[in-house]
Amino acid sequence: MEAKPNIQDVAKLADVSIATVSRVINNQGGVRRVTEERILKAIEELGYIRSAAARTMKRKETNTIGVIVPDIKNPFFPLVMAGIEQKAREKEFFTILSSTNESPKVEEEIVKNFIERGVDGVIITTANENGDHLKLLHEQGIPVVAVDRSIKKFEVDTVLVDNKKGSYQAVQHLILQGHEKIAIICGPQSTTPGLERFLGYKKALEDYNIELDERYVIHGDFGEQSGIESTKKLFELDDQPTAIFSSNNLMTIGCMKALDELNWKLGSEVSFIGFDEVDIATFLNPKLSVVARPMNAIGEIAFQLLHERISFKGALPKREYLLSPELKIRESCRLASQPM
Amino acid sequence: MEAKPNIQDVAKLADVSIATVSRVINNQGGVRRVTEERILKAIEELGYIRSAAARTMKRKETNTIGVIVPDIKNPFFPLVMAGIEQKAREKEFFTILSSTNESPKVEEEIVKNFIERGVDGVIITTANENGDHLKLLHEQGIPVVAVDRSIKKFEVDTVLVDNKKGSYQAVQHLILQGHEKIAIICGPQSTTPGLERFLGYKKALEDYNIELDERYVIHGDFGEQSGIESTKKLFELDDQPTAIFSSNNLMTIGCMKALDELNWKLGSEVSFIGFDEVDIATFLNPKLSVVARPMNAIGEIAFQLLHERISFKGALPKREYLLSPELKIRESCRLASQPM
DNA sequence: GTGAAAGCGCTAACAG
DNA sequence: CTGTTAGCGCTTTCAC
Repeated sequence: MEAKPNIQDVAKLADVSIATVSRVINNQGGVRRVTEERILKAIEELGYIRSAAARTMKRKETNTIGVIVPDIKNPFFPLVMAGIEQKAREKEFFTILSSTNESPKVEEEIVKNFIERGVDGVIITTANENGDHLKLLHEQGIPVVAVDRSIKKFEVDTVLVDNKKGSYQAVQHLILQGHEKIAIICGPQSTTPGLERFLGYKKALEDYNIELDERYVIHGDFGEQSGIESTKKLFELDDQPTAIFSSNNLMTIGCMKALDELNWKLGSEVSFIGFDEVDIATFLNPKLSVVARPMNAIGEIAFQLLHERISFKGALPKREYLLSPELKIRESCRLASQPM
Repeated sequence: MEAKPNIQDVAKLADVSIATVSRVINNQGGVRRVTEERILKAIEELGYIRSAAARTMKRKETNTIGVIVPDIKNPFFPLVMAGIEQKAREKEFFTILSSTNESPKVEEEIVKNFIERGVDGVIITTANENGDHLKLLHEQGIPVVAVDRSIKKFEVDTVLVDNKKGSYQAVQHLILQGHEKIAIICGPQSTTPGLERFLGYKKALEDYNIELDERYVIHGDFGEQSGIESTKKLFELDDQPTAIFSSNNLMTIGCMKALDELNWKLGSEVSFIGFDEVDIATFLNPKLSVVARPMNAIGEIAFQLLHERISFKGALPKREYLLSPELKIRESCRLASQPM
């Protein structure tokens, strides 16, 4: 376990100067074939690997982007992440990922750490859309792309899914099936997705002249547990809804667990649509209808935008991608009039 | 968007030397109260953040660990990752994550990159248990902890789940229900989990004097698609098995999809147990029995082991944790004799 | 308590 | 083609 070899050691062994070694390890050309081979051999022999730290100090760039997500356990994010990584690897960029557990405080630490490490850019689904804690990034001129949740305080490129449209379509579908008592399990109204999905719900009801009934609007927190609790509240209502719209994947799962526990019959007694695809959707009976998002594409586009900013340096206008979600009709929405 | 401030700028503004600034940002004490406050104010004003690169060059440590997983889309890994991150944060360590897509080549790149960046240690579920490509880590004396899959070439701390025991128990349960025609959908036999889960299956059959029937041993690759295909092969057999054991979560999902498509009735026509918990388990009818692993604990222990190595530096013996999986009996295994 | 100065390992100008 | 050299921003002796 000898000391790590450095460029000096390589130069000495290959009997050249460190400048020549540097040329070789950076593929800059202009080195005689034999010399290069001698150096390569020395590198191999020593097991030399260049220090990113030293390199970064000179170059002021790391070829690394940071990705910040609120909850790595939510399957949505690994899928987005996969899209990001794939594109990043193509451009020879490296990705580092951290999860905030929805804590703005942790998020701030992570941001600071990313800056310390000199990331060239960051892709973030923030735990605090206000964005105060991102001031640092902005000050340092580090490009940021917001995914899934926008950032109020600063102008940053954004890739969102049309949440409002998605939930509108879902609720519209329910209405066209004859439902009027349609409940929504909301996400936090302080987040873009939480708010917009509620707005889509509201708009659909308005367009079809159905009065919004506050009892049918339950506030969850995007977690599985709150899906369970929300569903129970709905069940306990004197005037139960005939359909439920859940604002995200985890709450959908919670909702299904509650339905099962309460013996509230999916499809026949209560129709359902959820935002976001879930693994369980096609295994339930009836199969779940959902609003699906193109996770992989979201990640790819996010990296694309970020990469353009990193490369161009110059002023680019703020770009905003709005991807369309897809309503997947399966079996969990029955005609309201249908006999039970 | 001015240039990033450095320690010089801070020193100048606070009218002290850079040495004093350094003392303050590292909380080394020995600085007069007023001086310190002046410096802190300057830091605040400038929005100064110290460069990790420069720091690393001196200190030779990064307080960062690298985590390498084969497939971030497999829900097992985010869960393990969550355990790692949690413990790491407690010790003020930072975590960087990369996914190899099961490619040893990509894995090697990642390893090299991690070394370049000077990670203090790495936690890895390798795509190639042989471990040749980890030679570099070994040479540089960087501590490694293997998770879920061991590494042949070098002695490294390892945290595994007792795969053999888990699958033994699963198959035993099937046998005790009266099944004799028990099929297994294997994972790659080149991986520890793939092999051991097969060995547990084999052992159980032996112990109960059931001859192993090659037709019932199907080779999958741990992916969902191969779960589908394997199940179809089983279905097409003249002498269909009465029970199936699936070696991992994704293949379980594939298997369920195939069962549904083939209209092969789970529970009544064919019993089932899968290795690893899956979201869909409790939503299927009948509910799926599974062998569950403690993902969060795996991550926590892995970090623990790694951290000890990083701190102690001295020689520690190779440690090997073997966690017990838990057989969760639900409803997908019926008595073989039971009328259909 | 504080400052001056010596590098850490590398890249990039400049010289030859 | 190849070598010399000046930093990059920081930590850490060693003085004072």
